[in-house]
Amino acid sequence: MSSSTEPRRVTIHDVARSAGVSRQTVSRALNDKAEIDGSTKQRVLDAARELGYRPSRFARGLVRQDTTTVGLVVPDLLNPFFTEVASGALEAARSRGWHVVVYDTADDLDQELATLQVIGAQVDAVVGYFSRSEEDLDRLTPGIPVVLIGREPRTPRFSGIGIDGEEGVREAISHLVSRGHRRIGMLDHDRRPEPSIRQQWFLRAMAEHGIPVHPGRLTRAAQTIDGGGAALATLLSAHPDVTAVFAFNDVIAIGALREARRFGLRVPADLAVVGFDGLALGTLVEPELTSVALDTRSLGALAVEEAARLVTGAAEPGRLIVRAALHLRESA
Amino acid sequence: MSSSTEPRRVTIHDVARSAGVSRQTVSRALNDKAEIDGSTKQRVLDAARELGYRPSRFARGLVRQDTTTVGLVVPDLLNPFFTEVASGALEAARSRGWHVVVYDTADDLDQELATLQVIGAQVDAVVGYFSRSEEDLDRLTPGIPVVLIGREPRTPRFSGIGIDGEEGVREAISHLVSRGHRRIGMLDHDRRPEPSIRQQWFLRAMAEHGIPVHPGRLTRAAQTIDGGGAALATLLSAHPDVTAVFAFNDVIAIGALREARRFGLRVPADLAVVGFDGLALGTLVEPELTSVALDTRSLGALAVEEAARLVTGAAEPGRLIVRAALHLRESA
DNA sequence: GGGCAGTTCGTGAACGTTCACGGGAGCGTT
DNA sequence: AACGCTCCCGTGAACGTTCACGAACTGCCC
Repeated sequence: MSSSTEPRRVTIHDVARSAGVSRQTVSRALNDKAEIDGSTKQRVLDAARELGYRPSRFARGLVRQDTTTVGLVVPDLLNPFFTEVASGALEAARSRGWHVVVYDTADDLDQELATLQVIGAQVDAVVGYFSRSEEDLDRLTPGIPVVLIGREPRTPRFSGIGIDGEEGVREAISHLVSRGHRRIGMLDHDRRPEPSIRQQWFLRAMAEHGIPVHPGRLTRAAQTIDGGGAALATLLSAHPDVTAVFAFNDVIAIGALREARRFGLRVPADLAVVGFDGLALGTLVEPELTSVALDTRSLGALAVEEAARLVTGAAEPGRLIVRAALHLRESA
Repeated sequence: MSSSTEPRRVTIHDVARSAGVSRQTVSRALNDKAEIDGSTKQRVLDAARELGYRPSRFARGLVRQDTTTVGLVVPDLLNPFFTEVASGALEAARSRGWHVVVYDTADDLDQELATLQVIGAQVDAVVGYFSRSEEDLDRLTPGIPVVLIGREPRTPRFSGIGIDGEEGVREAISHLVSRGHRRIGMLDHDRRPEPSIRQQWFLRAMAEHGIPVHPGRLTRAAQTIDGGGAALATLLSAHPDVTAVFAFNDVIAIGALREARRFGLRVPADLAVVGFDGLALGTLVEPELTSVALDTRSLGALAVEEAARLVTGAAEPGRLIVRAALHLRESA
């Protein structure tokens, strides 16, 4: 009966018995503590290696509460924007000695739900992009600090890292207008029924120049390169007179760039393109992308730092703002 | 003295006392178990919310050993190659219900060391890219399953996910030769003193065509876009007669592409460029990059699956191979 | 030889949760 | 009224580690 049972975990007791010492001595040896003789320490270490001993991170974490772990949730790690945000978050976490568990929800509401259900039991704080309502989020993350990126929380339950691109968009439109553009379209995102705040900035900036915007020049695009291309094709087929487009983000803009090339349009001569985000990727395409840029990496870093403030109880949930500014390159 | 002491953690006991029940009943309420009355369950839930109770993941993990966590180590998450690998690893982990802790070592040996030192206490298995010797790795990850990606382990201590690009490179060179190219250069990496295995594949393929390769046509490049550009500039200044280049990877190749453009060279008419990896990024540049492609995402996925085999004890450390094949696009 | 300091080691307790088991209350059946 | 069943709920133990404390031993000095 005792012959071949479950391969039970090898514990600190086993090592102690094997080395002929007590738990505490084993603990001392493994953690480089004082109050232990050199030879016994070596004996314990040998025994541990011999048995393949590996301390339980749960038991250890239970008694000494040092390590903190933050969960980072992104809709799509392959989207370079989120990659940059993640990179910033990782760096900020590292400098704090924090660990980061990353979850890619594949832009899927169900997977986001599944993630939220399991994440609570794994991390000390949550940071990232969510599509669900604040009520849902609150219900699914009981008591855990949550920092929403790129989204202004309505309740003081959450912290938020917001983006203020109004001035940057104004710069961009002013630039386009100064170059003689008047028929300017926009490729908005298509994730929500209502228009994005960036579209509002766009319309406001256009209004300041007294330029009316035909509603048909506002198109929606899926947040992929292909989506941007398809949206530009739609826009141009309905409004061939457009001479410039402002895109919801760089990914869409780059798709538009590629589609314009396939159309035989020269950029920026025939069509000017302005993106949003200022991704590093924008400098790799031909022509290089003009964009209302923000510091994407600090977006992730700020989120982690805000999370740190929340877990230490140093502050109540608050709002931080990252400003965007026009980065002029070749495409406009 | 008891007025304002440490903000001691609120435990399941506190909730139990507040709700007038026992620990076990609280546990039942929180974990949606049976054997509990609806009204008391609600009362417990209210009390828990009231007190801001949050179960300790350590205590929970200690008693029921279900959750597994794998550590993913990459040199640079902003490098799209590693992003794709990470994405594949995340997906494989998700389908297993595993959690992934991501570490970016910033291509720095010291940070890699620091990561290895803390990672052992945090994860059940380690997967990723390492620069240190196998002896160092073994010493720093006592008893933990480790899967090395893109590197063939020499000892049976580690599993490895290797890359076999020999046939793919042969295809690429055959293609170039069939297009009349004979003076072909290579932009190798510069991370190690010795030439890469990909360079050996390159030389072997060239030899099969009976084409000698002038050693000066083998240049080294830093693994960035700029590094690729600089390396091409070096190569061309010394050997302006080169008509085609094979790059260690796509990042370097894309840098070369951009540099060629700046030189006023038309690609592929004046200079053909072939990369390695087959990144999605390669289809965004102009002209689209021809590359010896491999399934980068499955690289990460396979690593996680191998890790799963190791932690369950279902298998000894082994070697898996991912094959690369030529993806013909515009740049060659 | 007693006192004292320093070094090395072991024992109970604690961390916070879940599991296994047992027990009481309520209700229906015979 | 005794029995059995179902539904709730609580108590001891266990998970594996570290912390606080005390004890044993050694060597030294007076």
